[in-house]
Amino acid sequence: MNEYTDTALQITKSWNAYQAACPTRLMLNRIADKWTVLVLGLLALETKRFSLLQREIGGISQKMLTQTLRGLERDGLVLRTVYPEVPPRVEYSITPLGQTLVGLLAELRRWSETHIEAVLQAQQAYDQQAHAATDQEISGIRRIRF
Amino acid sequence: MNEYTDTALQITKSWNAYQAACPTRLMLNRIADKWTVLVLGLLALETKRFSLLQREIGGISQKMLTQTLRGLERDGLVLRTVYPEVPPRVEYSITPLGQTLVGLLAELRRWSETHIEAVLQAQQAYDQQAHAATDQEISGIRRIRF
DNA sequence: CTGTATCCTAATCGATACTG
DNA sequence: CAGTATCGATTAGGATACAG
Repeated sequence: MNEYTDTALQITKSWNAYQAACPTRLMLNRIADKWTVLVLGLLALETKRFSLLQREIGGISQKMLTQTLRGLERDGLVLRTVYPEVPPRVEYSITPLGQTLVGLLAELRRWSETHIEAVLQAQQAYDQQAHAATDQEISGIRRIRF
Repeated sequence: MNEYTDTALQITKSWNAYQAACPTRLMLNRIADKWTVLVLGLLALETKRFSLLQREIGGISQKMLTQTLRGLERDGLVLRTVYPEVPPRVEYSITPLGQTLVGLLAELRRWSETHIEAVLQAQQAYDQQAHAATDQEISGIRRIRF
């Protein structure tokens, strides 16, 4: 058991992200995508078109935005609507499934904003110790730099 | 304003992940790391040593585990403790800062497990439409496959 | 405007070998 | 045991050109 077979309607939710082949890994990777949080965060507020999304997300290339949106669409988190006009207009909106995720993603952004200072400080401390010290400072002898 | 200067003690929290240079992007990327969720999820339960972590996380290579742990340590989310024994024993534990994140990460895993079926289904539907159809189905004319 | 296609570079990652 | 170092393969990603 605990396999990921195609057995339809199997009740036993045997998902376990700690196993290499578990498909929930794919979802974690999608959520974990560099741009997903930002794209979904914007679409959670309102339907937007391609060019506006690109303008509002600093540093994203056209290629990456396209790629991210395609992925989100394929995963059922975003709906793509093409209006047959010239010039073409394409609008992206969030789906109900996508909506179930936005709260979580907002919390991630909030966590980052709240704790970034602590993290940056930790990084500085880490980098300063240089970590060439080979671990005898555990015994109470603190290494002195230079 | 809204710059990321070094001005110490500046109160105005001007973080905005939608700007390319915002350091909170780094945090999002760390959280978004393929392995972070899994590693921190285990360490949230109890202190563990290297080899055990690797055994419990299916598919992670030694290199990636090392790399992930170093990053987490540098960010102040994980504490690395070396016991000067032979053979060496190294234990990894979660820090208070790391603790503030585990609830969120657990929710991510839970979301993935809860919605993976809907996502897989959406993917199937998406793949089946093949998306060679160039958008005239918007007008009500549904394309028929083959 | 909203893409796709191509080229090219840089980063990622696994596998393997080796060290204290 | 817990790594580091190195190599090669794959992938991610930016830049550019171009199409509908």
